[in-house]
Amino acid sequence: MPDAPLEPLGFERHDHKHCVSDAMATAEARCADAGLRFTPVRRRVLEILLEEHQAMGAYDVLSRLQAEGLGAQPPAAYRALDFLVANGLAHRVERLNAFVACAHPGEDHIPAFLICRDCNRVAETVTLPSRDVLIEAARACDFEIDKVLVEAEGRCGPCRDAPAGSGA
Amino acid sequence: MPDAPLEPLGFERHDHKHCVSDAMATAEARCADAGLRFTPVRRRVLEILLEEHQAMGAYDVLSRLQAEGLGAQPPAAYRALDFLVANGLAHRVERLNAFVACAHPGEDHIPAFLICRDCNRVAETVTLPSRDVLIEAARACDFEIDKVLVEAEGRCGPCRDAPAGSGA
DNA sequence: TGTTGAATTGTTATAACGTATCATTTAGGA
DNA sequence: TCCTAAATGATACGTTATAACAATTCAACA
Ligand SMILES: [Zn+2]
Ligand SMILES: [Zn+2]
Ligand SMILES: [Zn+2]
Ligand SMILES: [Zn+2]
Repeated sequence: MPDAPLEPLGFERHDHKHCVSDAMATAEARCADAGLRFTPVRRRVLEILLEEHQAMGAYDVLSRLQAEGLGAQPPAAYRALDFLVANGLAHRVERLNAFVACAHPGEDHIPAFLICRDCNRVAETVTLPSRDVLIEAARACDFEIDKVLVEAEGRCGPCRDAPAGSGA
Repeated sequence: MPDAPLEPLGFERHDHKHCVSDAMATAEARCADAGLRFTPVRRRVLEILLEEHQAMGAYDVLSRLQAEGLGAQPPAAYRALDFLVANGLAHRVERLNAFVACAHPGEDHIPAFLICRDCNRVAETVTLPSRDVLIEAARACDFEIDKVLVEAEGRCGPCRDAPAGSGA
């Protein structure tokens, strides 16, 4: 978790075609390195997320897959998305029940999102922000923060001690 | 958003009956001050959240309401929960699609949650944490963090400039 | 090269979460 | 008392997500 430089994306214009192909190449390489199977559906789902360059619901992704004959039912989309999230190629944006391609694949980071409440566009910043860092990231991309949400997931003491499930 | 002292709750034993009645009294006072209508359903939903002292799904809350004849359909629960969230008496935990009574009502704060991935219990910390503060909060209640999520909601430049909706 | 076990995908069905809409009731001010 | 806005009741529906099991594909290995 390095204190990396800020690179908010998602509210800026950029060389999009280049950004898609670069990210796909990186993903390809990462999967090869890690011995992961970057199958056609998974590849295509990441590409869709990159092309849209915004958070997409699983059913939005599914429609695209269906249109291309790559899978017809919800599990196809969820499985591919889960693979991408599990392997650091995409993130789930809880606030929107949606998914977005990771803007910093390969960098070990904690995602932080700036989510526009009107257009639902999402910018990803690169590090767990202190208040100042988050505010600075928002300023840098002309984003006005209304509300911040921090959610840490893990295990409490009782659950680490006990066989899983006995705490609930 | 003051840098308030840490008070993680939710993984600790405490005088629960007292904590419920205190919180209800605080809520009562806050609603009176603000001219809000703290109706029976709203009151009871907050009480349920406080009694459970953990995050509850809207349908869990609804079952309780139904058992008590206080509302039979989903909107009854969602309306009460939305009221509590809007007025700082509860929070929505996006990660769980669930709701939890605020541990610090009246203090203007940004909620940060420690969510156990096994038992789904939730501890609320009191301030937007820098990395160190969050880690310290977790240590203080014997919570092992796997994953942190930061979500900032607001408006991007284009959406502030344009009539709402034109950005989506 | 044929076997085999694990991972992936196909398919059906259903669970869980959330909201739009409109009718009805309630509370509080003119 | 009458009027209005807020809150609630009720129906129906939309969206998001997963369980379960069958079929297929893939890579490792005998
Ligand atoms: Zn990322
Ligand atoms: Zn709170
Ligand atoms: Zn636990
Ligand atoms: Zn916007």
